[in-house]
Amino acid sequence: MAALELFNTLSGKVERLEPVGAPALRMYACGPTIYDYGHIGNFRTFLHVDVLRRFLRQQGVAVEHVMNVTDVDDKIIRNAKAAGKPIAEYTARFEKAFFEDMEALGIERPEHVPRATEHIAEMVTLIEQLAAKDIAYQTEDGSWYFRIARFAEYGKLSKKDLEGMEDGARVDADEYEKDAARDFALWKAAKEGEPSWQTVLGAGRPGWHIECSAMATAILGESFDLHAGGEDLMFPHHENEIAQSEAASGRTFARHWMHVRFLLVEGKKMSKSLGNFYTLRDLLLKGHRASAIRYLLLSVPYRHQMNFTFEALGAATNAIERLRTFHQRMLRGGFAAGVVDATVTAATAKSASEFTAALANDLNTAEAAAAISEMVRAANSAADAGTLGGENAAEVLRVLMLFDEVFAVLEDRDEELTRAALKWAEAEGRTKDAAPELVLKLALSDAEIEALVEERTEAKKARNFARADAIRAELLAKGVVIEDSKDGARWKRK
RNA sequence: GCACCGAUGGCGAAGUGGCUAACGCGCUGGUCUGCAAAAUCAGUAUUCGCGGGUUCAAUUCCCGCUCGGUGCUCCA
Repeated sequence: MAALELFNTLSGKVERLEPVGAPALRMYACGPTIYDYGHIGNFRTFLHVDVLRRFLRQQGVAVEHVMNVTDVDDKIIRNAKAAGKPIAEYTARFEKAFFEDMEALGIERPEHVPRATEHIAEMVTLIEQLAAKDIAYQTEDGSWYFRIARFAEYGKLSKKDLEGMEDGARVDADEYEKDAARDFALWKAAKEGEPSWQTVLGAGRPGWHIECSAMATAILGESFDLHAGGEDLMFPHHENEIAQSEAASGRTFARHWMHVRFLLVEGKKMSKSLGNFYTLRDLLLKGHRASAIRYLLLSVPYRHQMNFTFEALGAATNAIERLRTFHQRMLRGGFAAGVVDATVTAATAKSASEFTAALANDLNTAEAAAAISEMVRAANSAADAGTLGGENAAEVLRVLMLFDEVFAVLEDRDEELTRAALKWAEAEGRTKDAAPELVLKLALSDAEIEALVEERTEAKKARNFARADAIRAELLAKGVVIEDSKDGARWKRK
């Protein structure tokens, strides 16, 4: 079993990650704020956390994974108001969409997905504990703040030295008399037109950071193995989580911290004003495949900034197509029993060990994907030459499964997912956002395609190549590719 | 402004103080095919942003510069 070596933001070093004090590895990853559809930058983070949990499981480590859903915050309140919808109705819609998108991208559902609004009591208890130590204090308007001066280790995650940091002009000016500008809100006093809870702290709603501390502690305990999130959350969010949790419990909150670096699109940070902002649904409607998006977002290791381009997305689509074709070929069988190609045996073993070693080495997904290539080439070559044995194929399939347990791109659900996206667009009145060629591609049913393929086979038998080629061209125009083989014609959607 | 990260072929991208700088996609040519597709073989960076330094040896370490990105404020 390979041990996973993972970079730890807290220590600044690559360290072995393993469960401590429990059979399962306990991990917490910051989840979505459900105020809009998820964009590909969001999903890059969730995808890499998914790879982490899949790889751990492959290595025989059970995982208990918590991902919060933030269903109350400023943006939600603002957007719901703008949409003229009650908060609960507004968030329910985007929460549903979020989990649909996760599913489309093959991201496993964590063991726990707590909503913030269902854990207000735990947050209140935590704030009370801090108040009892005089670390939390209330201001005149009724809000509660965390006194940073009382937590000496503040800044240890993001390596910030507060002494050297000026209280900048950018600190929110409309906050009430906080003791220090950097003190952050634990509990926001109720305001007209905002949701609030009546508690011993007074009427109000939780600050952003407290929910993660409270829910992580409630489900995983005061001290657990790993906390993950996007790099932008390192400060202040994660720093504040540590402060709140450790000040209250006196124990180490998360031992290991993992941060996924940012995604750029066409070399620039995604932003609506640059016109390079994409949700998963935008891309599906443009005709891109969910599997290719998954594969591309995983093709650059989590610790590197990744540049998303449409050219690379096309390359990912082709790369997956090759793997799927290969997978089908191995599955189809027909290889001789008792024959063994030694080159394939060696290549398969090498690919398997390099695959695992690459992931064990700080989740190097780029190297892991590359490791499979040698095996694919060797097995295809041997199959062409007729030297591939049945045992070879079985071994190759085993390694391919090793790959797919983590990458999860071999099963073809793309057409189904694209159809679902189109249906959604229709319901939302966004059909105009769908690429016209996409609609064309999905126009033919499988039965219609098969009838045409059959007709072409007949034409070929009759040596009517003109007719056969006309059918092939017609199908190609509608996104269907034909492959002739000695066991007949096969087709697939392009 | 302060801090941090990156710069590798047509594109994406891995990597290392010294073997022919992975892998994928693309492109060119061969094999296969009625023709294609698929597959395969060969070719496709004498070179790793620029300048300097350390070293027997640097793409890999150090310094400076340029460019891109990120954090310092809501953000995956």
